[in-house]
Amino acid sequence: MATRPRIKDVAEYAGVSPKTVSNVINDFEHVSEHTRAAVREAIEALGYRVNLAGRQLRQGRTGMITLAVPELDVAYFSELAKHVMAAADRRGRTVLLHQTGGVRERELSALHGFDAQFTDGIILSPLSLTPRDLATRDTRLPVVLLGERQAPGAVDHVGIDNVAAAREATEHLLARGRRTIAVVGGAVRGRQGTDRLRTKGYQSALRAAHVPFTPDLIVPVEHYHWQDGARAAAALLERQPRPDALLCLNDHLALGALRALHEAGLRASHDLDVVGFDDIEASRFSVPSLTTIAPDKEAIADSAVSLLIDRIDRPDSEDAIDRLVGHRLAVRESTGERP
Amino acid sequence: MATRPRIKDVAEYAGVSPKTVSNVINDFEHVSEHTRAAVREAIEALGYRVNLAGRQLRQGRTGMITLAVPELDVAYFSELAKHVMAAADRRGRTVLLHQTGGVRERELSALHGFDAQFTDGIILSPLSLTPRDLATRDTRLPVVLLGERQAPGAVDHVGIDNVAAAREATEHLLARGRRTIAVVGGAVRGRQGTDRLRTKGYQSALRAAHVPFTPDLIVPVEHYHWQDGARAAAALLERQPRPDALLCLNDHLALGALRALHEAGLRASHDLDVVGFDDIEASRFSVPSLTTIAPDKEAIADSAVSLLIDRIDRPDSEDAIDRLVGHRLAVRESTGERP
DNA sequence: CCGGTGTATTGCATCGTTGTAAATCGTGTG
DNA sequence: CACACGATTTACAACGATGCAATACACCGG
Repeated sequence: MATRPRIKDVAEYAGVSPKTVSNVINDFEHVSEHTRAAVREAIEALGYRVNLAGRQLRQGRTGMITLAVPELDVAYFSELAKHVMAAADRRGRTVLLHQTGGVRERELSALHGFDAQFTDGIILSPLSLTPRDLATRDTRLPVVLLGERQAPGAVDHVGIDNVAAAREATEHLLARGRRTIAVVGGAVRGRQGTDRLRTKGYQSALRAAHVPFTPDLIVPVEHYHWQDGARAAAALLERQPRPDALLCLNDHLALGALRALHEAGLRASHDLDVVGFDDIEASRFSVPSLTTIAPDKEAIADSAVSLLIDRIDRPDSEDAIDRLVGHRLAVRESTGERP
Repeated sequence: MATRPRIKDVAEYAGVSPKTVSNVINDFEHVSEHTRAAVREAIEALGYRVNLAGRQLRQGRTGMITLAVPELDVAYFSELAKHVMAAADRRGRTVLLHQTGGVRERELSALHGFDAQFTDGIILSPLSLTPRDLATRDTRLPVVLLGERQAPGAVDHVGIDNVAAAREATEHLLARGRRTIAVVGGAVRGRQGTDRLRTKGYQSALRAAHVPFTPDLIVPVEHYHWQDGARAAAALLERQPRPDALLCLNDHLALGALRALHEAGLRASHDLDVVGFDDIEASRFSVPSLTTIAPDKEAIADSAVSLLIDRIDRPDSEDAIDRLVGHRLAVRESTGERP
């Protein structure tokens, strides 16, 4: 058979109507054991598979969900993706992965456009989307947001308490006697992103410890990659007075900073403390290993998937849900833990 | 409007027939400027988007292609994914990403199952698929394989010359005077995978240099992650005589090995050389930075996408194409390059 | 004024599936 | 033995888009 078999072919083979085949496929209860077996056999014999385009057209569902993240080569996102796929699998859904580059236009198209077409709902980790974008979004597509809380009350959301996490990390540095703590990737103004929230937590820890805040120590970066961390750290090491700790807002930045330390002939934890965020696999194996805030990625993935499936199954349910998941500070060699 | 507008709604708004709207959408040439403008305006006003399910049902195309890789948190694959997405974008296609876990069943389902449904073709990086699986595959879906050459002549394929690459890496180590070179992740028997091919290249370099081959130095690993590299390296460092170089079959293994060296109080390039494969971003920033085989990922992605699109556009064209792309040895600190 | 040529537009059928409602079957009851 | 009722099966239409083929229109030369 050159073309793929359709339900009609199965029906003819089994000597029943197409609708009966459909009933078998969809586990409709009133089908006699006998016909059910015959249809199963026909399906097997012809190698039939449902055509999702036809099904979607008819019933508007695909059983697939989209996960859209800025960059998959940022390890946090690829590790998260793995957990999301596992969580979806447990619930019988398939995940389509989508990369936005953090570009607003492509984040929007994930919400409205092509990319969302074959999908019952989307888990989106936005970088550039504004609250307004979300407010005017196409409400027919269920959405769960990850990361910072963009649109309270408007869209389901899952994330960690970024302010508290940054505060804990900073407290850890202060407890080790560090006083000149730079924030790599930080921001004190601009949109209320993860960077702002984490910088806030840092400031609050300083305040509580009566350590004066020096805006100069907040160093923005363009991207959250090794290179940016290495460059920012190299510049910071030139400063007088030299910072005695680097709070890096993700692990890639921190690992890049470790590299810069090495090149400057300095030793982490001895000359300078380094802390990251995300607890990516690399942070456990770098030399030295990296102290970092470890968000509970599995819980994030699990909550996001279950919230999304709830939304899909009950589209007109109550208000948006906000779910905070746990995190902890994983202390390693870069702040003095012995190997 | 509660429901999404259909072509019919646009047609009514613009005062033309649905078919005319379709003609405008698909850039059919015989449409007067006047109606074209009217239709465009109606589309804009109603916020119309084509429904891909409807379109696919009718014309059997979606404009999307699938990229299926074993694990996205192996950096080689996420970096490759990025390039594939860029290449597809340049050609007006959208990429759906899929993760197989390297499990045969899921690699098969990428070829046959749900995941393949919304897709015009698939770029697959297989781990467990057998040549037989490929021979009996559903030939209606265009496929391009990445990695080792699984099914010569049956399916399009893109990859680097793994044997030559491993030979070059080994020659580099031999030239530095290393003689007891272990292969982390290597294999001398079993399926003809990347591991076998690279081990072959290693053996051929030894032979050419008249260095005896010691099967004991070939250490298989379960996965290609840091942890496996660290564990395998730790075990190797206990051996008598201790290896004086580690050829690790991917960068994650190599970075894990660097970690093991550190924990054993040894210095890479001084006590022991370490080489990896893949040139992931981390290899440029690790301490020490990692000598590694750098495959031309952009060329791989580009070739794969263009081969696939050719296949899609001309399904019954000539025999399978095999494309080898370049690679080079990036020499860094782990084999003695000065910072 | 007619037939011819080419452009612009449209009606209709169809892709594969499933919801709705109706038809058919079998069994037990009065 | 007719009838009711539930179980099983089916006919038909519809989801949204577009290929095909037919129609409508404009303009030309003879």
